[in-house]
Amino acid sequence: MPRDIRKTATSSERETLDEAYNDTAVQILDVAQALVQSRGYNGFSYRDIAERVGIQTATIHYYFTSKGDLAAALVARYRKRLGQRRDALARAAESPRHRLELYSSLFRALLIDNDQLCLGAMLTAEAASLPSEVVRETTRFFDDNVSWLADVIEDGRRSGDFVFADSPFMQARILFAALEGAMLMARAAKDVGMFSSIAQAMISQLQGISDA
Amino acid sequence: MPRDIRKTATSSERETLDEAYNDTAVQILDVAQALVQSRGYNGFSYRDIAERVGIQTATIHYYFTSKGDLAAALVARYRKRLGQRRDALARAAESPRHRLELYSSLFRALLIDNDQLCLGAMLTAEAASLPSEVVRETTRFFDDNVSWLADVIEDGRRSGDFVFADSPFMQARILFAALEGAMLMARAAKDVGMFSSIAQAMISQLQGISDA
DNA sequence: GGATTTCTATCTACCGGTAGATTGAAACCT
DNA sequence: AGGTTTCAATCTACCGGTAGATAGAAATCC
Repeated sequence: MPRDIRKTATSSERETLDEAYNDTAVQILDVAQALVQSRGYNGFSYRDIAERVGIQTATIHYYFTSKGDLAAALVARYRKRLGQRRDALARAAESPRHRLELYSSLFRALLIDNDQLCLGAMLTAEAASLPSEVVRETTRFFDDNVSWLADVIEDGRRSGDFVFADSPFMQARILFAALEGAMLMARAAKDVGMFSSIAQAMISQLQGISDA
Repeated sequence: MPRDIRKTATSSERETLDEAYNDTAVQILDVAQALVQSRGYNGFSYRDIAERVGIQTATIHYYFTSKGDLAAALVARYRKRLGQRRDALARAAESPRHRLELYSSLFRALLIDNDQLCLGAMLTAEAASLPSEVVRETTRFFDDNVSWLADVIEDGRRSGDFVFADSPFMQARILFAALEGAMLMARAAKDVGMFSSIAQAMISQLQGISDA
């Protein structure tokens, strides 16, 4: 049983993110996440993970008692990690618009790297066959993102960069919905440009209709 | 083997849609579709279908040789059916805006009735573990919808109802992406209002920024 | 410091259950 | 009677999960 898992030696970003996991556990999480994002929760087995990591399926159970546990750990980590990236990118960008562009490029990178979708979108689609614990964590993930976007958008309005009707929160929901939907469409069309152009147009629209 | 399947006695809408299927086959398709839209392709089994329809799993194989065949038939029917509904609603609505509202209410109905997502979105998410035949049909489904939306939006621009930058096609992609994403978010939030408000805002935005 | 004990991480072997699929016979229809 | 449809029985492959053993590192004892 995984009583009190301690880390051995991980580096840089991982250091702070996966502090509670040792190297094997991290590898399991990495592989599992890639599998969920490309095939969905019900689209892979413990065997798939074991083969890729080079361990036996029983070893996975040592770290994550059930598949639901594994999924829950996955979303928790994803949420945390994306939060850190949002913070980093907020510091790096000089304008609200630039912040939104960098943010959308996080999602674009998923598509480009491995034809993957957002973990949250994937698990929400399969919500009906998932442990409620996973579903709850997924909902929090959406809330996180919309809140952050609403803040950025409100900043943009204050600074005069953005002009729009409705509330910043509503605009945030709209933008996030469009990004998630655009990822689906880009995967269906096998064309990352589909995502990029939609993302760009959405951000442009925030600045008012006059400019293209 | 299902050589030449003929219908026995179906009614109204089904008559034209499922002309190639008899009653059992239609029931299989209906149940399977509901299952895909709530749990995903990999989230249900032949047993699930058989139990609900009241038949044996072997009977499903009689009509659809493989699970992939079943899924392909599902998307083909979905595509056809949604096409008919779009046509019907285009005749019923007096304005482009109204047409878009009725169109979005088709998706809202899915959420309300059974917490279901769009079949196309579901299958696209799981694309990596699906027969290529199914993926192809799903791509066509997206194209159908975007084309139709682009036509409606262009009509709206011509009549002066809509004002926007970019092309009608781009606006159609944006709107469709937002609708698909909004369905995901609404399911995650367990709040159909989340979908409705996003849909409404998207349609309003087409009319220019001045009005809320 | 050396022997003993405990703990960590992993393995092999296996569990009951279920997946999609096949076959061949029975039932049904007309 | 002959085609159509359904079923019961069965298959092979795999699912997630568990049991028990083991090697090696760490902690404890004397």
